[in-house]
Amino acid sequence: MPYSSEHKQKSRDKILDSALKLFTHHGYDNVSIDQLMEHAGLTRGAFYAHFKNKSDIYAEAILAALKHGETLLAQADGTSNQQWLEELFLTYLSHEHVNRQAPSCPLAFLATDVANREAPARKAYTAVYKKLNQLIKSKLMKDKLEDNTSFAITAMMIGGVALGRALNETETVDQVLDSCRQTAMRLLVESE
Amino acid sequence: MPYSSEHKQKSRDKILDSALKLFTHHGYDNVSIDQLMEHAGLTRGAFYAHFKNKSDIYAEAILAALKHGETLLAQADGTSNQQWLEELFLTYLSHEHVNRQAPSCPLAFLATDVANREAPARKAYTAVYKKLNQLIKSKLMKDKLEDNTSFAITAMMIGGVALGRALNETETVDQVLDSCRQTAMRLLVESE
DNA sequence: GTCTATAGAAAGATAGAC
DNA sequence: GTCTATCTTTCTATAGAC
Repeated sequence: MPYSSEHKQKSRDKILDSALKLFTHHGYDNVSIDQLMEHAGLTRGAFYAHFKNKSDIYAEAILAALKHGETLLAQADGTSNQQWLEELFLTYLSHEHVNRQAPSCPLAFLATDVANREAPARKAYTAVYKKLNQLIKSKLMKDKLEDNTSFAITAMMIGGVALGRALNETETVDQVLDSCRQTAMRLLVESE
Repeated sequence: MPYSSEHKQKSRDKILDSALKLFTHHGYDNVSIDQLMEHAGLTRGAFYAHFKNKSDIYAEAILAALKHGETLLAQADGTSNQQWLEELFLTYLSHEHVNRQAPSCPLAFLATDVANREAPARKAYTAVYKKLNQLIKSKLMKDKLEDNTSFAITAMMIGGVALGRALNETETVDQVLDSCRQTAMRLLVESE
């Protein structure tokens, strides 16, 4: 038994990490299994010992983004809800995020990519989205639980970052990100 | 001269119409030139008499969406700015739009698709975006010209529809569309 | 200008050695 | 489990007839 089961798990995790990063940055069709495995430090043939096919790992990779939600929450230690949300808006709706100098959110980077794929990928995307939305909703208010503003806020965050990547003019990207940040904060205050 | 120049123009327009529709609905990589030409009622070989390559027609097709902006404006005849905007929000952030029962907006359907493509496509996308944004901004206010809310509103519209297509749960899609519509209207009132 | 036929490249998936 | 070699399909783009 030359390969331990922990070794297999470690390989699988490496491949998944590479998949999340590459798929998020380039989209499903622009990443080949060759590239994926090379990025993970392995070769093409080994892929199929871990995943059924390309479609399969795409959904798995998106699902792997769920763990970043935990990280987000963990950073909320000493801060108030309001502070945490403002910090999130600043980080998410930033040039660093758009220009991939920070960990990228598949919700914003893959919004229309996922729409053209099968159920498993969309199911995974939905799970990640609900996690983000619920996270924001929980910080948004304590009493007005019937309010649905969190959906509009997440749509604006995702739309703003997606636009930031699609647009070709730095000045317009600035305006979009600024406006989304300001409006998100405004909605925060006004929904209190 | 068996083929008139009007005939060529007509063919080109047919191909462009097909391209806008198919690319918008399926994305760049999921549409082949074969499918494109078949949809336009022609065959593969004729394509290159009209366009340099696939990348070329993608940018052209997006640019062709500019003319729909004119149509939008034309429908603004008897209505007030406020009415026109509310009508736009209802139409844009609707299930019919998300489910492709109405003409689809490439801004929402191709947001992340375009981000992975070259400059010409992103330039075309930027032009269409600025058109929509400017249209909304012109209806939004008469005096507060320094206000930038229109960027956040368009980001929310595009993000909301993109999410509507990506998500796999009808109930969540409902919530996203509802919330975006309500919030857009709220921003309308509050920015007066 | 439009057609059919085809060249050439890319990529998903499998087979078999180690 | 991971590797290299290869089968197979798909698709962009070109060539040449009409």
